[in-house]
Amino acid sequence: MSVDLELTPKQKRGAGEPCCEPVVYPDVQREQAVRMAAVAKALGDPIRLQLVDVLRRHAGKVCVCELVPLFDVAQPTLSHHLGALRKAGIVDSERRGLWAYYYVIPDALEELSAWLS
Amino acid sequence: MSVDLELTPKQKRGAGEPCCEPVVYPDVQREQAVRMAAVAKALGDPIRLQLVDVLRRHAGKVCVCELVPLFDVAQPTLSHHLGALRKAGIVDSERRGLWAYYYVIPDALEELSAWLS
DNA sequence: CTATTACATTGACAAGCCTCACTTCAATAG
DNA sequence: CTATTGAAGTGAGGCTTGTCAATGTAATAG
Repeated sequence: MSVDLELTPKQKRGAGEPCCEPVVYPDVQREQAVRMAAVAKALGDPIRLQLVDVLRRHAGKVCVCELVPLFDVAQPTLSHHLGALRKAGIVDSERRGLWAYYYVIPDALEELSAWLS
Repeated sequence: MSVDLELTPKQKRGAGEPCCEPVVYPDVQREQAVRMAAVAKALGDPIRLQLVDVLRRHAGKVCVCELVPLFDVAQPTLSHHLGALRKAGIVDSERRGLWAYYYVIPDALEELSAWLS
């Protein structure tokens, strides 16, 4: 579990002095981090992550009532999770008559995916 | 914001019958989803995401005291976030004397990254 | 030893989240 | 029309988070 590190030695400072020279890596991506964190947060639940997984392969082919039996939660809870994914801009839905068809918005995961690579 | 969907038409069922034939995509990856969701959850905060970003490029070169001024939170809060990342298995730390050096655990993000691609 | 720095931990509080029971709305079957 | 079903919304519970102030621990400088 250990990793070979090139440690940069530090020295203790006198009274009142700051700890060390900050390795300033400024908020080159403050807003980017906020966007990606919001997506990651939405994926931070097993049910929502599996929902996205199913929807990526079945866009437009599944209605919510087909998703319910896949999980051990009640329908309102699933609806809540789908709402969270929609709010995060990861999925959207289209209503046809009685049924609502969910699909993953293309490119919604791209920024996070690129950063992780 | 719309997507061309191939909708599979549904029909309403009679009383007592289930809504539709479930497109069974069973928990081929129940535990996998739990693992990936835990990682995503840990990244679901802008500060933690930026921490990982900095640590990926500065493994072993930054102590905590250098990280604190990069964010608008107090030191205990940052310590808390680092603890959350460590608990999620994304980072680990090595202590040398007075300083703690954090680094991203290799492959910690790989499963999630692969799934997102 | 004493003072100071670096970091972790604890406790407390507000805010947010997950879940369900209940309600509301739309649409179809009969 | 009425009854029934799929789906979304609302509200309340209980748990988890994010944050800070205060405290604790370890190590170093003098």
